Amino acid sequence: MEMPRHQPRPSPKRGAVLDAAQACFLELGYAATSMDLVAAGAGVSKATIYAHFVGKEDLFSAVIHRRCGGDLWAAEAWPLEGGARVTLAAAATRLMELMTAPDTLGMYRVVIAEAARQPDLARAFWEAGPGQGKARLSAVFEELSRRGELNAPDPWAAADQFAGMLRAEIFHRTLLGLPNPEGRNAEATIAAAVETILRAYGR
Amino acid sequence: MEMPRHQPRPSPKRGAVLDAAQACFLELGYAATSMDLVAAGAGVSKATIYAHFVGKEDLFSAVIHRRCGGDLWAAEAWPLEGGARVTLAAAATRLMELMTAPDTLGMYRVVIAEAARQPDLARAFWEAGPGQGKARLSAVFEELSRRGELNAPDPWAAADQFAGMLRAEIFHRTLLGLPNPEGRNAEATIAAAVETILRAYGR
DNA sequence: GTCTATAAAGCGATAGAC
DNA sequence: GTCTATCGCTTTATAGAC
Repeated sequence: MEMPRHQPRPSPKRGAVLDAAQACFLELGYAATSMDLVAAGAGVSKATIYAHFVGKEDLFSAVIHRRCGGDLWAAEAWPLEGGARVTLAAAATRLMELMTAPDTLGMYRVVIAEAARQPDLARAFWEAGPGQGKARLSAVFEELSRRGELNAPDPWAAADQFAGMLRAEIFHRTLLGLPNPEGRNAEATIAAAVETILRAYGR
Repeated sequence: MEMPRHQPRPSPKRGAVLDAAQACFLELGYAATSMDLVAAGAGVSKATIYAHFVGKEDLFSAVIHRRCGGDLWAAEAWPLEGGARVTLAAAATRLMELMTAPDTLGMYRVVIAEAARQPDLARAFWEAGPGQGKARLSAVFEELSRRGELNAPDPWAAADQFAGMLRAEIFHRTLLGLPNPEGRNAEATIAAAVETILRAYGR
């Protein structure tokens, strides 16, 4: 059963508030973002914010849901032609770009921090972001198996491993604001992950 | 060069403050933790906290360093005997337990949230936590290669992939407070990761 | 709906007695 | 070192005019 959702007409001021709030929340985090800052960023008064949103939590929730409402990580077609090596490398590159985009990292940070207090936000984020990515990747493995390029009886598990190898140390260090380990980079991580998958699931 | 580190004598009140602060920070996050709350939790007055710590940031830093200072993730001997399959499975099980312990997850959440504002904490956390785990795991791969059980010319990369596969969807969903995907669990993830490593790097 | 001005509360940090 | 009491500031949220 779906809630009516109180669909608010998109007013220009409301949009400006949401834009400013998103910029603040993703860069500074929830707590460090003040309503004054959002008001200044949007070029409106604080009272205007409260005319559109119940309070700070509601504003935060609206920002996350708007950003996660659609298909955060995918929309465009994923590569499904060519051999396994080429296809996997292309998918990995795309996934890596999405994961390490500043907005995505900001979203990760703020949602992880606030997940305990607003669990529905965590779900919305996962389903719009990483969940979509995983679904696309599973489809890639399924198709490659169907075509006989790979032998992956459990496409979900194979995609999970592939995504996990991409999201390993380099990603976690980036999430923490730390530099890459010496002599390591994303390209090498992608290449190594592709080779490992091919050795484990290749024909 | 090591700093003198201003080693403070462990007074009972000081310990109580650190314990209470850790509980608050890991459960509520940095911003939502107030000095009043810590004082109440420790059964002391706020002034006592300020007698031992410069301020809130210093208290937070002390909590993180104390929790990470020792050998959060390692100390005890890691399995280095037996075949590759057994050794890897044991290491993975140990790693998974450490990663998904409530305290570890709380630490992850709070450090990720505060990393932008206190970069030295992120570094301290990484080096005492995940970094230790990675180092131990690299040593395992190195030893297995040396003994001819595996063929992993780049132990760091292999360990990175192994850890990444363990820290895949299930771990990230746990970090976000979401339940496991249907029909999936940590044991199966471990088993699958071991098999993939053996196929990719086995003799 | 939007503004200016202000209320009400919570916060980190300190003063001063003991 | 530890306490009680309080300062000064920031924050969320609201009143009331337009």
